[in-house]
Amino acid sequence: MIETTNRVDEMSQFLKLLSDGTRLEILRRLHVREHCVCDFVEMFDISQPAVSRHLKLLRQSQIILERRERQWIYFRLNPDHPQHDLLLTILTSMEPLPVPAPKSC
Amino acid sequence: MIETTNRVDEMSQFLKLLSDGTRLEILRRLHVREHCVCDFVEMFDISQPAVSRHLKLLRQSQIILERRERQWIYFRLNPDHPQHDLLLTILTSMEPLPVPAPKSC
DNA sequence: TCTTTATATAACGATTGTATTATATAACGT
DNA sequence: ACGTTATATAATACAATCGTTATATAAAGA
Repeated sequence: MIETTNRVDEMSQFLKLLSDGTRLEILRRLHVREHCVCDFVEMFDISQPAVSRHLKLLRQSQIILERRERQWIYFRLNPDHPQHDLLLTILTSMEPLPVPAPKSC
Repeated sequence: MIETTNRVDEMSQFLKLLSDGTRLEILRRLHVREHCVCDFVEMFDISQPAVSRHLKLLRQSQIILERRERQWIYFRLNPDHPQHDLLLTILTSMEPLPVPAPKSC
């Protein structure tokens, strides 16, 4: 019996992070532009702590980066993530986002 | 609040199937050649029913196809699956498999 | 027909993932 | 200093996932 190699483990871990609809939608939006937490809170029908937790998972794995500006924390994709190219392939293989929404908070 | 679109749901469902190390390793092997269930049973350190269950999930989603030959059931990748190209991109973005193992059962 | 081999299904338990509510922290504006 | 807004964390509940063992089915061979 083989033990699953690190390479496979890394990939499956990465894909697990993308395998949640909310996180995938978050990443899709971040592919377009930076967003703050509150953008996502009003975008999804889940609580603010739930959004915060999703963002934490993505941030901990370095898929996204954050910067604070005044009272907001803005997130963006991390172009230096080892799987960044694959992420873009996945994101662009979905339908493009409907409409560029104007910023609100 | 937006509801996550079908497209995102489909993709996240697909990625969920790939986000398990055992299933990813199975797909990696099927990318090389057909395998029967018993190949995987001796390959992994999990029970035969566990292997069978992973294969069922992949088959139900049409990612893999099966054919019966005598007492064996052989699985292969489904080249007509909507996400087949993406699957190949993911598989080839991992390290290639070490050694072509000889068939055993 | 009986045994063996290959595979699938059922029942169940442990672990993990994702939501909620309540509460804490940090920055801003008055 | 205080209230408001933006975000994070803790505690908890529930659902999904993945393993196991026990058992069923299907084909092969004696």
